[in-house]
Amino acid sequence: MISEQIRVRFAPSPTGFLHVGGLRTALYNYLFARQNHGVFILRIEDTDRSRYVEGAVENLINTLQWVGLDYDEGPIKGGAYGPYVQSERLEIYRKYAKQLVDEGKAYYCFCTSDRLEQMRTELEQKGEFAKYDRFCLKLSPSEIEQKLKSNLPYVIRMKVPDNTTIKFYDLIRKDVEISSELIDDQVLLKSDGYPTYHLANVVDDHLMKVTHVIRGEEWLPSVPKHILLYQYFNWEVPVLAHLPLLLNPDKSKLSKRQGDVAVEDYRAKGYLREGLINFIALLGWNPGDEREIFTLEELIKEFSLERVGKSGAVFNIDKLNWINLQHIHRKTEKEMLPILKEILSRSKYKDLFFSDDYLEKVIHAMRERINYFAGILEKSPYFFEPPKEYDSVYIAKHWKAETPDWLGKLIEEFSKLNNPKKEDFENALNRTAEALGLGRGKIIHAVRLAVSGMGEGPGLYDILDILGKEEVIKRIQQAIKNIKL
RNA sequence: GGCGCUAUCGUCUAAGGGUUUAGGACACCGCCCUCUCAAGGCGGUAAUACGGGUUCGAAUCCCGUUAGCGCUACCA
Repeated sequence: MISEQIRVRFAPSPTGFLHVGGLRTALYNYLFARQNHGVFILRIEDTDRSRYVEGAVENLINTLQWVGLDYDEGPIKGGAYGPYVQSERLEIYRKYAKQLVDEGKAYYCFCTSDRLEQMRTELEQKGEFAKYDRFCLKLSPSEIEQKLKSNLPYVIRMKVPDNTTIKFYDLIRKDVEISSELIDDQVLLKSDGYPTYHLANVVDDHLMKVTHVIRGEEWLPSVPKHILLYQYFNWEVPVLAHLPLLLNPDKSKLSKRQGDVAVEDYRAKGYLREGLINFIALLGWNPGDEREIFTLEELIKEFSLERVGKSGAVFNIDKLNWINLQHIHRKTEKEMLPILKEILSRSKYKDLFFSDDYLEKVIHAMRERINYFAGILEKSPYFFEPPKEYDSVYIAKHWKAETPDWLGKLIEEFSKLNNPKKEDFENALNRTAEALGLGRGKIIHAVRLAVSGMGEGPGLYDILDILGKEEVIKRIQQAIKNIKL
């Protein structure tokens, strides 16, 4: 087709939160659409009523918005080919399922789940492929009519031809072929009137004029069913691209238990959307040269399905942390301020007040020492509350019997300061050390311990500057009182 | 079990038969910087799963084995 507009879709089922694997699928679809000036569709696949989760759709849209993947057509926003929620398209699926029945390409099945289960166990015991035995295909037209009339629950199954090999081309997998003998007479319309994925996705992709189907590898084995359906309807098959899976560190399919899998989790920890997107993009794709840090705009320019790999990729949190830090490097304190505030508002410090100016200084001091913003609370709680305890290893190393006396002298010097800045603290400390005939280090470490309770963190004078004279003196006095050798 | 997909450093990956003593990044280790911890700079360890072919030549092509994963639902 000449200059056909590219249309792709991200079609999640609303069963909870957006999974990082889902984000990757959404991202690749988005990049491909934007790069080709195409359309990015969001379609909600909620055809399993038993798995419906309240608020999941809103959450999904919200999360997509947060990472910056805006869709062109979809729920709320609408579009020319809606509705974009499958539960609102039931009549459409019913119509097409009926059409296949009328044309002899599908048939009613009245088998109970008990019978199906029994049939399967028997076949499995014999070591055979547990395929539907086509019991209901043998029903006569009058039998079918009678059963329908008596309101027996039924499903519609597709009739899969025998002895055919289904071949197809996948942009990523290349040529794949599967024998039809291994394909079950798949249920298309369930007894509750909802379609299964297979019917719904084929009908919708065609009706929504989707040109490229980019989705996870778990769908690869069911492609033949879809190809058959396209043939039955006499529709053109979209271009297929099946993405490799995302894996846990132990190479099993990425799941809860082995870390966070919801995009929400990363947002809550204070990862930058730029960092997450950049990292996710590199799981299965690379630009072909040695660049690694990309913005969304750069990804749109560089991305190509041809450079997507075939093998599964482990979600490696260390690499995410590093990439996120690279994006932190590129931001100003002011830009990052809202993220820290958001995290504080959900922390145990939520009722305390900190000025923007104060928080920006904290960000400045900590930005090289964190990988995500919750790290500021984890690594430097002393910016939000006085130390409750003091690191014992650091005490052993840097707190001498004479330390309280030295710090007493230091407090005297600090007290004389008027609205001190970083350099003033530094000069005062130097004077004290000199007067006591000590190396500065002896005092510096003790003061760090006194004000922060820890043995690591930003430069001491930065900490003092941020905390301010009054607080510093108070904390040193507290430490002298509390630290016992 | 059957079918399918996949297989380069621990991890993400480059190398599309000869330019490869297999390159980069994260992680790890060492050194430098330094008031601590980071960041940064410099350096190092580390891989073509195995076995057969094809070819003058294979990480690259073919076959087999093995392993991992996926699918095998009135779930998506």
